[in-house]
This record gives sequence, C-alpha cells and structure tokens, in this order.
Amino acid sequence: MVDLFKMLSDETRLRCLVLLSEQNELCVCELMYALDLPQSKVSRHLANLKTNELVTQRREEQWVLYSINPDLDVFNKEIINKCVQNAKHISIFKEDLERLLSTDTRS
Amino acid sequence: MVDLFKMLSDETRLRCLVLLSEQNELCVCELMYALDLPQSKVSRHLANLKTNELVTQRREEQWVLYSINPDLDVFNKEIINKCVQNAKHISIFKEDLERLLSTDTRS
DNA sequence: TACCAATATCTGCTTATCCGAATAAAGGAT
DNA sequence: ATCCTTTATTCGGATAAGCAGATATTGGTA
Repeated sequence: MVDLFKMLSDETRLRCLVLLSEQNELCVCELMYALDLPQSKVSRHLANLKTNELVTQRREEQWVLYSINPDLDVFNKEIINKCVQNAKHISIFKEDLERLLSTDTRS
Repeated sequence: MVDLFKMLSDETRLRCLVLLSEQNELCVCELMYALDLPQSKVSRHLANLKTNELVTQRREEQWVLYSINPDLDVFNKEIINKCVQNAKHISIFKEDLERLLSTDTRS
C-alpha cells in the first residue's frame, strides 16, 4: 500500500495516470504536451510508475507507448479508478485532457 | 489528492489510521503500544495527520484521544475505507489490532 | 508549590525525493 | 554511415521527510 501511495503522491504522476486512464495509450511527447512539462520530467516519472508496475510500455515505430498496467491487482485498480473519477471535478486535470485532445501531437 | 496520498504513503500513519478506523477513539499511549513504536514517532505522525485534517483530537483527563475526522469529504473517506478493508488481509495490521485488543493500556 | 503521567516539540542528523540541464541511447530514414 | 526524432539516464544540487533522544508543556494530584 505504501508504495502505491508514494506513486500517487506526486502531481505529475497523478496527472499521467489520469490521462492514461482516459486514453488507453499515450507516448511521452503526447504527455509532455498535455501536461506542459519538460521531457525529462515526464520520462522520469513514467519510469517511476513503470518500476512500481503501475504502467506498462511498448514500442511502436519511433514512439514508446505507455498504458495503465492491465494486470493491476484489485486494490490498486480501485484506488486509481477513484482518482480518475475525482479528477473529473478538478480543473488542472480537465485542462490536461483538453490540451491532449486539442491537437494530434504524435506526428 | 496529493496531500491525502502523502499522508497515506508512510507506514506509521497508515497503521494509525487503520486502528483509528477500527476503534473510533485512541490515545497516544494505546497507539504506541499497539504499533510498538516510540512515543515521539507516534505523536509526530498524529500531528501530521491532524495538520492535514485526517484526524481530530480531544482531551479527556490526562489523555488526548484521536479519531478519524468525522467531516472528511467523500473522496478521502472512500480512500481510507478501501485501505482499512485492504489492511484486513495484511499481517502487520492484523498484529497491530491483536496487540491493541490484548490489554487495556490506558490506565 | 512541587510532582507526575501523558503528550508535544526541538535538535541534529540521515536519507529520500524532486528538479533542470546536459548527455546518451535507440530506431528509422536519407 | 550519418542524421533526426524520440525517449532514457546521468549529474549536481535543493528541498522535504524521516528518525531517535532529549527537553518542554499541559493538566491533574499530593
């Protein structure tokens, strides 16, 4: 439990997880654009999430696509889902999603 | 959200919250005994939880009794409840509860 | 007043976490 | 082979968080 909550106690990581829950698969540059954050920051936090098995990655052409780990245990899945639901009311997350949907940044 | 998860990402604080959820009200010395941790550590973490409004305190005679904040918003309450449920399967939390119930340490 | 039990806070220290900037690596295209 | 785009990692430094042990505070009691 502690490890899950450590991962959730950083705004950048939470924002990544919320977007990944909405969009299924995203590459680093899409997340950079949606979050409006530097590349190393996004990449570093995704690496943390992957180390803690909250996300998975696969390579497609020049991009690395991240997803929420489909094999999450029930508890982790439920907590993340609650976060995603809660995020719907919070402006920073809404803005992230708007930016994400506003342009195709994978090109 | 980030603040809630920061509070939950420490084992001592999680253990306190789980016991408080089970027992309604506990004083510092009961928690010290149940968690088998030094007084300053328990007191410090309870102070953190209080600063973040996850617990409340009241004084009764020589003791300070802590409770889960009854005015928690829905999200915080749901997350904490999930933790309490999940803790039922985890030995360290079960042992805490056994120790707590084994003796009256408030005397 | 002096004392005592319970709790809170301070002190000095160690470790963890986060950051931007720079560099490295990896794969595709020319 | 070289270049380009994307992503990962390293570096040095700043800040936050955790700890034990010691001291302070608080309210009640002798």
